[in-house]
Amino acid sequence: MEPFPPPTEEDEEDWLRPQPGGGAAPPAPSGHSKSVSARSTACRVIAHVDLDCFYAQVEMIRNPELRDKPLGVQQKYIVVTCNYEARKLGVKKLMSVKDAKEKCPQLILVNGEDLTPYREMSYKVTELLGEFCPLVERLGFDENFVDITEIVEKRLNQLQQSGCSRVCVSGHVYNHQAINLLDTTHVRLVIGSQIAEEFREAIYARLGLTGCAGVASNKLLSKLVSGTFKPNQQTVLLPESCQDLIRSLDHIQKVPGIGYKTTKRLETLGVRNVCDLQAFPSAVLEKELGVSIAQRIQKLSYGEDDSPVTPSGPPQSFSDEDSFKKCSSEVEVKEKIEELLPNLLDRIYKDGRQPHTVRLTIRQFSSTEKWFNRESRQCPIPPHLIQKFGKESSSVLSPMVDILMKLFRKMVDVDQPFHLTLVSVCFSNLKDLPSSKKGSIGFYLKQEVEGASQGEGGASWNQNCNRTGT
DNA sequence: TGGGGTTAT
DNA sequence: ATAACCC
Repeated sequence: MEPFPPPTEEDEEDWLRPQPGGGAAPPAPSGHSKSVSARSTACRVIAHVDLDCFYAQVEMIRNPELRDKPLGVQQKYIVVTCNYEARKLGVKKLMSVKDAKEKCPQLILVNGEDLTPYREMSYKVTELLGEFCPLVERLGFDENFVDITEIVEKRLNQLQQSGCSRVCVSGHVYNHQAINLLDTTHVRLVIGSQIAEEFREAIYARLGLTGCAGVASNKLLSKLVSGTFKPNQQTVLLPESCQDLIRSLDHIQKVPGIGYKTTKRLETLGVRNVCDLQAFPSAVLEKELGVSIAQRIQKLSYGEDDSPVTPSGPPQSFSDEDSFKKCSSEVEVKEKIEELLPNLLDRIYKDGRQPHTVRLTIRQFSSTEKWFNRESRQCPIPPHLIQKFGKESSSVLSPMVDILMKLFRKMVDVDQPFHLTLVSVCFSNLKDLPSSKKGSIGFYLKQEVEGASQGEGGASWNQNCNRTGT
């Protein structure tokens, strides 16, 4: 895509030659070999993959007739996302249905309150990335971070050994910055851009989804740069343009990790943009926000982020919620819970693990406080009930409803009037089935199966614990 | 402002 | 259990 500057005579010379020790050896004590010394300071290479208007894409795959029409996905009275046809006509994310229809009367709306199709497709994407590399971290349903440092190193060594002297960037380079082939950090990031292109090609070929990618030396920067060319494109950030990227953010809340609350507190201090935060005295910031947050966000303002890509693995919790205008009797609450539970129990059954904690969350109506007023109560699940999660059927259903109603009564005095606008049920503290008891035949069989699947490497967590039918 | 998720305190 | 963050 991007024209790549032809290497100069000097470029041909240096970096590709197999270095003494093949590049894998420990750095020589007084080594002045470029490749060897560069190896000890090798940067991380992180890819951020961000699917385009994910829910709308999934709906277009489910119903291809919607492909070329303006499409919005609706939850309650909100258009939560829409395809690019709709965006051309002025529809924005999180617009009210009323405004969206006014802007665009031809807008087609599909209901997206049931997240099942999106959740399933989302995990397919994460699994696919897991085939390339074990370090994949999910962020919501439509974003993944992948630490591709190891893949890059492997390819760099291969290139060096084959004596290949050219390498081409895939996609855009942020700021159109020129690439320096003598700079091994540049070379690593360029190889990263090729890997990101392969990710996007695989996601499109195998799942039919398009998306953006950003490649940089940490998670923060990869995420910021992935959004710079928007639908279905990718961008790599070279270190020299880091300050331009982070300072291009007009407001501090655009920095991932600086949310609503922190922004409000920073504004009180007169901090409005990234430059303000960079220049703000650390001691004052630490007293205002605490050392931990202050140091973290000030580093973020410089584009520094040493947080690792933490493999997400299987989910830590399963929840289902419903919001509504009004729910004001115990009977109604019970009905809402009975609506939510079967779906949840089914998801947990398919997962195969057993939850040990259950939580009920509610939102009580209040005209003054915006929408923040959620409360919750949780409790351990009684052991005799936990056992029943392994089996099918809904023998869990009615005892679980009873538990949840008890939690409800802990929060709300049911003898007084109440007005709920949301009910949510969450199962967490998931544990693997204790199917291997010492001394039982099952123990030895299980060991063999686990030992075999270990060797295969990669995304094994979902492959084997997916009991969809049987 | 939906219907989800995570981690830190 | 809540509060913050993310989408």
